[in-house]
Amino acid sequence: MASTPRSPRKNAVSAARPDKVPFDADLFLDNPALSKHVVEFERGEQIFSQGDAGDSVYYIRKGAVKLSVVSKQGREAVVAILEPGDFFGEGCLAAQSLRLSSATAVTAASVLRLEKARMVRLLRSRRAMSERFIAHLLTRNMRIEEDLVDHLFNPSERRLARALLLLARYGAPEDPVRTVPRVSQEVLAQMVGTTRSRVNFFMKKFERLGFIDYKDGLTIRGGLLTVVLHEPDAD
Amino acid sequence: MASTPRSPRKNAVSAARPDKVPFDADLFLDNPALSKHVVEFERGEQIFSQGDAGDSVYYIRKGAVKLSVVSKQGREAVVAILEPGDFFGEGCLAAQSLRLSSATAVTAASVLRLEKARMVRLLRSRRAMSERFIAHLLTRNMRIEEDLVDHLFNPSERRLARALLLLARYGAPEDPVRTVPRVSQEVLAQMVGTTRSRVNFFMKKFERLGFIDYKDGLTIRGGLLTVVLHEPDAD
DNA sequence: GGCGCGATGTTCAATCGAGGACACCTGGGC
DNA sequence: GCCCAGGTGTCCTCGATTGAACATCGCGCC
Repeated sequence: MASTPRSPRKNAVSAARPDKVPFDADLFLDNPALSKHVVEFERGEQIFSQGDAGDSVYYIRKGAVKLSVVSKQGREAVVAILEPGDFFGEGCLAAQSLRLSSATAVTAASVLRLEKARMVRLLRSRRAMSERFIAHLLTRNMRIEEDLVDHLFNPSERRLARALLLLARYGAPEDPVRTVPRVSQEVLAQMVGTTRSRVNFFMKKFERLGFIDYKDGLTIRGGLLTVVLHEPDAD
Repeated sequence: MASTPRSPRKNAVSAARPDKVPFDADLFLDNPALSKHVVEFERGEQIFSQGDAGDSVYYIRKGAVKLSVVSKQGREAVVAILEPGDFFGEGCLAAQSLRLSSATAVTAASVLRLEKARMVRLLRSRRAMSERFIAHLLTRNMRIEEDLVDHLFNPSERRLARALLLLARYGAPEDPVRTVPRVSQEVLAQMVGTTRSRVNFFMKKFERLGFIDYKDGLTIRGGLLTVVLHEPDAD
């Protein structure tokens, strides 16, 4: 009947963040006094997995963390890539006790792990804390909403372009040209929400057009790539 | 070059909400003292438009409000449908001063309009307020994230089924069968993120299968429709 | 009753994107 | 140097969706 046979695909969403709330380095959370709550992760290490029971909120001090979701069919999607100053795992503050996504360190990372109760206390006692948290949530909301809209309106080529741009801007200034660590096409596909073969196709195209450059690492000419976003169709 | 010719389509996203933070009717915002900030809207009336300069946050007391986005090509997407107890327009609290979506009353609605400054003050002075707001943001986050994942993993048929289910549960109990006001296929298409012809196709199918019923209004047999969600493939 | 109009059924050709399959590189171990 | 594993460059097919067009229908209004 309703069965639309679908086979394993690797799927996914967003990339890095666009503009973010100014990162006040002196937020209470960066205070060394909290060092006993710091947990270190190596590149690739899992911080928590989808389905785990979880009752802690995390705060990134250093490194990058990726949130991903796996469908019952084993398709995987990257829901977000977070950086220092971001929180994650906040879901446990609201109802649900099960993590609905997995968190993985994308680079070596140093995160603060705050038990739900402590987090709640912090939110109550430190005004700066709750304001910061609200700011974080607002930014996140915007970002996710953008991703959603992106998916509704844009074809995969444009989405890939956007993902690359966001990646490039990743925690850094807006240089028109930027070189990033290098991400496998597989992962790009998961972020963009399409298949690797599709990504490969467009990457080559972008390369041919001089929008990107595979010279050790990946060089992104934001200035040019942006064209793809504003061209015929669009967001 | 990159041009993927696309013509106007009506596109969109989510529906009503799944489970929400318990609605404490006595939240300060429901206090009659704030009545001077109440604004009434008729069904279909615009509360604000995408692109407007806006510096107020809204809080719904009665009725339902829809948030939608229009692409440069004129495609439209419904990003969320909100109900009493929800906030919207919070974007202005963070950076941006321009509204990135339009808000429209879906039914006659009574909303509280709080100027940014006042909202900030409230968040600071009333603990219950900030906690409630955080709760709201968390719920919203979850919801949007779900929508996003839904789009990444599910084909339109399943998305439509989900949208209908959410619509049915809309602010109400979990009756296995529920009749809702009636939404045009056009709007459904905008919520699901596909075309009307597709929606029509599946609606008929669902009807044929007895999952829904077009008897004045729209009757949704959640119990049955849920099957579509958990069937072969899935979220 | 007749008209207009928005919402609905229905169809259809054209296209986009998913999924797979392969061969090819390249950097590491060994 | 040899072999393996993971990441890439390509191709090709098939099914899902789109976008348009058209015939109906249901209703309110004149």
